Amino acid sequence: MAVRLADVAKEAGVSQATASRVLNGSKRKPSEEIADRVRSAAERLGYFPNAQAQALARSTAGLVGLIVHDIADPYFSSIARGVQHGLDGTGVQLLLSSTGRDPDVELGAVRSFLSHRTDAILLAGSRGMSGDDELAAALTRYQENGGKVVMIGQPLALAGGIQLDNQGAAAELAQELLKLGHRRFAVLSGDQSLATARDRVSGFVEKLESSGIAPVVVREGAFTRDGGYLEMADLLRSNDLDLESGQVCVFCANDVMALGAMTAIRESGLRVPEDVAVAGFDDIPTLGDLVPSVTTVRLPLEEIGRMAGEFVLADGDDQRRFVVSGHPVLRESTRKV
Amino acid sequence: MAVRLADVAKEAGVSQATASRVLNGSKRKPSEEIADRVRSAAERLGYFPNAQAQALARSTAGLVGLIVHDIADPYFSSIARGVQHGLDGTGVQLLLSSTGRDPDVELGAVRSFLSHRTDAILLAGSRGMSGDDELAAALTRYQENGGKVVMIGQPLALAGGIQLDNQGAAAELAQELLKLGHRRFAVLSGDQSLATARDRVSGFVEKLESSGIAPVVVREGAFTRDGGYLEMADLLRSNDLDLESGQVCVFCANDVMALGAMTAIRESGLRVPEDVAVAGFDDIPTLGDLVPSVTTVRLPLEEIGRMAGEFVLADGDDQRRFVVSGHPVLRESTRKV
DNA sequence: AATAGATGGGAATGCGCTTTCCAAGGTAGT
DNA sequence: ACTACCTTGGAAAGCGCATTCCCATCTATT
Repeated sequence: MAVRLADVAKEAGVSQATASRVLNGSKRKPSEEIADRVRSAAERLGYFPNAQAQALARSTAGLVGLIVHDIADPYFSSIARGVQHGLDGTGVQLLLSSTGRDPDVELGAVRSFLSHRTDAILLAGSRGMSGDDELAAALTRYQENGGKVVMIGQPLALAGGIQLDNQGAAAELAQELLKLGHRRFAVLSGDQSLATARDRVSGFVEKLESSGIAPVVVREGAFTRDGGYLEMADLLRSNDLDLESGQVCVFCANDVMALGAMTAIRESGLRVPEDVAVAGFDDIPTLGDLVPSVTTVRLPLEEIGRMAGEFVLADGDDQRRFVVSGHPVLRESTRKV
Repeated sequence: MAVRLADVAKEAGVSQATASRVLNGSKRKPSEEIADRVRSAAERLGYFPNAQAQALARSTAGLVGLIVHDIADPYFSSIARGVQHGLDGTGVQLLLSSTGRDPDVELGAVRSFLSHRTDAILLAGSRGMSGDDELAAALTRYQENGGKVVMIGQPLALAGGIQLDNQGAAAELAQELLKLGHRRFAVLSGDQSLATARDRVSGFVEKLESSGIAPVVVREGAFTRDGGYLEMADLLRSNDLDLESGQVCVFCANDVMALGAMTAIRESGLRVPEDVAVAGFDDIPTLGDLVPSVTTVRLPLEEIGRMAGEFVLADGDDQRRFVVSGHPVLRESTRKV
C-alpha cells in the first residue's frame, strides 16, 4: 500500500508526529491552521492509516473476535447481528469464526484471535469445557494479558457476560403447557453435553415432575434441525409415544429442532397440533410465519448480542454477568385438543 | 501482551532471526536440533506470534473482509458460512460487516477494511453502485494497491467473483409455473434499486411476456420479510388481484418476502395455494419445513460462499467470473387448483 | 591440499505508526 | 523586566516481527 503518514506529513510540510496528532484522535490538538493543512494533504493523497501499524504502536487492535457454532443457524446469526449493532459507530471490527462446534477449530479460532490481539473474545453458545481444557487455558492466558472474554448464552467460570435463564424459561414454558391441559410430554433434548440443552431440558422436566408428571420419553440427539427430524421420526416409528392414548406434547430443546420434528410428524401422516403438539425454544425470526405457528420461548437474541457487543467495549475488568430471561410464547402448535 | 519472539529466542539461546525462521514458515529451515530447542522454548513460554507485527513486516495481513447486507438474513448467513468454509484451514481470518444496506455504513466498512489491509474484500448482495460512487472509488483504489475485490451475487464492472444467473433462473421458474397451468401472476418485486431484485423480476416477467402473458400487478417494496408481508397485505386489501376470477400465483423476489406474503395471505383468510399460490427465490434452509412447502429457486448459497472464499485466496489478479445458476424447486405452494 | 560453493546462524534494518521527550516560542504573573 | 509556566511542533525511540546481508563453518570438486 502506497501512501503513508510520512508522505502526508511531507506534503503538508509538517512533521510526522504532527500529522499523526491531527489525523488520529490524539490528546494534543495542533492548531487549526496546521490541522487543515494536514487534513487536506491526507485527502489529496488518499491516505488511509494502516491499522496494523496503529495496533502495533498503540497495542490495541480495534478488533473483537466472535466465535459461534454455526453462523447459518438463526440463533447465532441473530446474535451476530446484535453484536454488530452493539459495535456500530465505535470503529471496532468484528472477526468472525463459525466453528461447527468442533473443539479443535474452536481452539484454532481462539489462538488466531490471540495472535491478532483482539481486544476481546466473544463466545456464543455453550460448549462442554472442562477446567483443564486447552481452550480454557488459552482463554485464561488471554485474560491475564489483558484480553476480555465475554460469554453469550452460557456462563463460564472464568468470564462474565450475558447469560440466559434457560432453565427458568423452560420451567415457565412447562407451566404454561400444563395450564393448557397438556399432560403427556416427550422431550427431544438435543446434545446433552451442551449446557444450553441440558438446562432447558432440566428446567422443563423438573417443572413437570414438581407437578407430578414424568415425560413419556426423553430422547437425546443432535441440537440441530436434522437432529430434531431424525429423533422425531425414530420416535414415531418406535411407537413409544402411544398416541392412541391421546395427544402428546413434544418439547424440543430449540426451534430448529422443532422445525425438523414437525416435518417428521407430518411425513408420518400425523397432524400438528391435533395428534402431536410441538414446542421449541429461541423464537427464531421465521417461527411466527409458520403454519401452524410454533409455541416457543422468546429470547431477545439480537438484544443479547447487542448487549454483549456493548459490554465488550466496557472496562476490561468488568466481569459482571447479566442474566436475560426468556418467556413463553404460546402459539397454535400446542393447542390442546 | 507479554511474550515476544525475542523472549523465545533468548530462552532457546538463539538469535531472533533463527527463532522467526523456525516458528513461522520461512524458506530457510534451521537444523532440526535448533528447531526443537526453539519450539520447546516457545511452548514453555506460551508464545503467540503477534499477527499485527507479522502483517506489518510481511505486508500481508491474513485477513479478508466480508460485507453483507444483513447477517441475520438466511441468504447472507448461508453465504457467510460458505465463505468461512472456503477459508478453513488457511489461517485466514474473516472480518465481518453487516451493513443494513446503508451506503454510508458500507463505505465505512470498506474504509475500515482498507485500514486493516485485508488481503481481499468480499461484497455479498447487490447495491446500487454508480460508477462515480465513493464506494467504487475506494474499491478501485484498493485494487490498485493490490487488494482483491470479489463480488458475490452481483457483477461489478471492476471486479471478478461469483455471479448468480438470477435472470435465467427466474425465467426457468416462470416457465415451470406456466407448465403447471398458472396464467395469472402477481409480482412482489422488492426494492428495484437492487440489481438482484431487478434481474429476478425482469427474468420472470420477460418470460411471461414472451408467452403472451402480462402479470396482473407488479408491486415494489422492501426486499425483506416485512416488505413481503406489507405489500401482500396491501395488495389483498386493494383487491387488484380479483381473486374471484381464479387463483393467482404470486412471485416474490426472495424467500423471506414469500414468508411474509404467506402470512399476510393467511391473515386475510385466504389459503395457500388454493386461493393464492406463492413462489420465492433462494431456497433458504427452513423453506422445506414449511406447510405448505414453498416453491422457489434453489441457489447453492453455501457453495457460492465457499467458492468465493476459495477464490479470494487465489492469485490476486485473477478476475474471472463464475456464473452459478439456480433451478426451480416446485413444491406445494404453487399447486395448481 | 586448495578453493569454490553451499549451509547455517546472527546483526541490523525496516514495516507504518504512536508517543514520549525536547526545544522553542508565548503568555502571564510579580 | 524577569522568571515560571503553558503551548506547539519536531526528533527519535520504540511496538514485534520478517528479512536482507554478512560471516563463519562445512562439503564437494579438481
